[in-house]
Amino acid sequence: MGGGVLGTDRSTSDLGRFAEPALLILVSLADAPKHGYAIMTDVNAFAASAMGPGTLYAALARLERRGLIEPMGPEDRRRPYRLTAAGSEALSTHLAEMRRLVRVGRTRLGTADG
Amino acid sequence: MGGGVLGTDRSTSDLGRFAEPALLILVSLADAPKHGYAIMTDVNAFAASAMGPGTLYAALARLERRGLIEPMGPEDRRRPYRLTAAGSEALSTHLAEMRRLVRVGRTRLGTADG
DNA sequence: CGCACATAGTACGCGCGACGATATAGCGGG
DNA sequence: CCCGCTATATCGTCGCGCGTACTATGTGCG
Repeated sequence: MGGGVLGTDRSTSDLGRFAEPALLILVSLADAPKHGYAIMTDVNAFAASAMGPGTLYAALARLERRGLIEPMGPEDRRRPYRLTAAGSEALSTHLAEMRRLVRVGRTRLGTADG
Repeated sequence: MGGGVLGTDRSTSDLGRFAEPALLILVSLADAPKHGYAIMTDVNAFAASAMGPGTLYAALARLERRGLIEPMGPEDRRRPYRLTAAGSEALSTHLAEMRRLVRVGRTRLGTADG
């Protein structure tokens, strides 16, 4: 989407912008504080879609601006971030909502066993 | 976000674009075919955040263009849509991914019991 | 020694898409 | 008769996702 100069042909079974980088970052930091690059590799490990630096660092800046994450002392070339209390609260709230939504969806699809 | 002319002040504990209208629409249609307005009221019932007409009809058009939903015969003033095979497949794929993500997140947060 | 590659972050621009607002129109109630 | 509800469409704006390119340093290799 968006991305780059080319016309982003996007295959059929794609819901559009679906990556939700902010959420993925919060999940990554829920484990332990990490710097940007580590977040990127971590996310690319547990999420299907890869997240480039443009997406990552922009999202980090927004999350910091909103007080959901905060920078720790710069360490060598790294700039580690940690979740704030507001951040982990926001994450758990959203995870709960997602969980409910997934249940509704699976029930309606008949995917849920039972 | 974006929305409107005003400066979108957005409260602190908000992950940004998080509404994912496309997903909510697919979940709504997973139950049974519905026309736009019915989708809107349905979504506003099972999702926390309300979805206005601008968001709804634009998202419907994109979903149709991508072949995830298809229009049925116009009925009175209503234009009902139903999920296509591709649509329900895409939905179930994304629900599965969300489910996995929620599990990872809850485990990392220590929210999960066990 | 120079080249490729991983690590780490910055800078930038394009355009998709979320969202509020607003227009249109039929219909039932007070 | 106008108001509010149903129902859909369209416009303008701007947030932000994302690819890409670039800087900079450390490491292994032929």
